[in-house]
Amino acid sequence: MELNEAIKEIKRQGYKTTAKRKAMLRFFAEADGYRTAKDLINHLEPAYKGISFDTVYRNLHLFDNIGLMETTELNGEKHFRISCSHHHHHHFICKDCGKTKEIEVCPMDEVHRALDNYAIEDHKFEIYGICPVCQEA
Amino acid sequence: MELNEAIKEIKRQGYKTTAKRKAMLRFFAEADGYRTAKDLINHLEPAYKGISFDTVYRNLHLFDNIGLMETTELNGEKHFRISCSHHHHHHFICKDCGKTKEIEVCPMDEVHRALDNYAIEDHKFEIYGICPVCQEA
DNA sequence: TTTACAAATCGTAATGATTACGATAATATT
DNA sequence: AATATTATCGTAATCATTACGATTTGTAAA
Repeated sequence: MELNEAIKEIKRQGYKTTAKRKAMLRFFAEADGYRTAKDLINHLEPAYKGISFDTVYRNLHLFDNIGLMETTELNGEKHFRISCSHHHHHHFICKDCGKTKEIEVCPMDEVHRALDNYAIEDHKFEIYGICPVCQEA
Repeated sequence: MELNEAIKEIKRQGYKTTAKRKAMLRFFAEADGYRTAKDLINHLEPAYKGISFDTVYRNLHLFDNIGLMETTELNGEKHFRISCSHHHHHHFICKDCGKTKEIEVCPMDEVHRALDNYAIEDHKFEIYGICPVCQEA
């Protein structure tokens, strides 16, 4: 998702487009991968020293609620990334740099067939490892 | 995995087979699904009142380390279940009761083909929903 | 079956991520 | 510019998990 698209969406939904919110979204737009709340705080700290946990977490949840974010949990910490495309897909996630690569493979058709009487609500398919760039280093 | 098998493995690896450890493994063997540390503590409390967090968490990690447990993270909490069969598989997890059903579907062959230069180390494929039993209730 | 020692457990405090809150500041609309 | 609403601050509370010194207990050898 484009940074400008995300900022417009905030406004469109009646929320205020503050400098901090724009800076947060810019961080994720440039990261192009999963980042933690702490990563975000560290990034914002120089420009907005003393930024409150409340601000950071409240906005992360806001972004998530209005569909600007994808989230996952790695090692007991929530990770966030800006929503990418709108079609269904999954991710390879690099354990070193957190960057992601879209995977088109999704076996849910097959799973639905295998789970006849089960009410399937959601699923998670993630691949972890080291991306080509990090393998170099 | 059978309860007795798990207990034997503890002894085989040189760890002591205490009453608490057996009770813990029995809890998971009977649960046949994912449970939290808190679930375990609540279950043990009547018989072993005042049981220490240290004991619970240390043993959960021990069980995990020697391959008696499978773990996953749901809603920010670690969940544990006794290892089931030895062949590769994934799980449907019921959001109500935590019980699991094995899924034989695994699309990793296809993924390997799609991620040529990526060093794949691990993957997670989980399906969430409501099991047939919980749909009744 | 006692002894001895390593391992396990207890009771509790510390940690780390996240959530919550009353007071203050900033944004958008009129 | 005034006003009402929303956002942010500073900080405390919460929740799961980890850690630690003191004590107890299983195990295997005497």
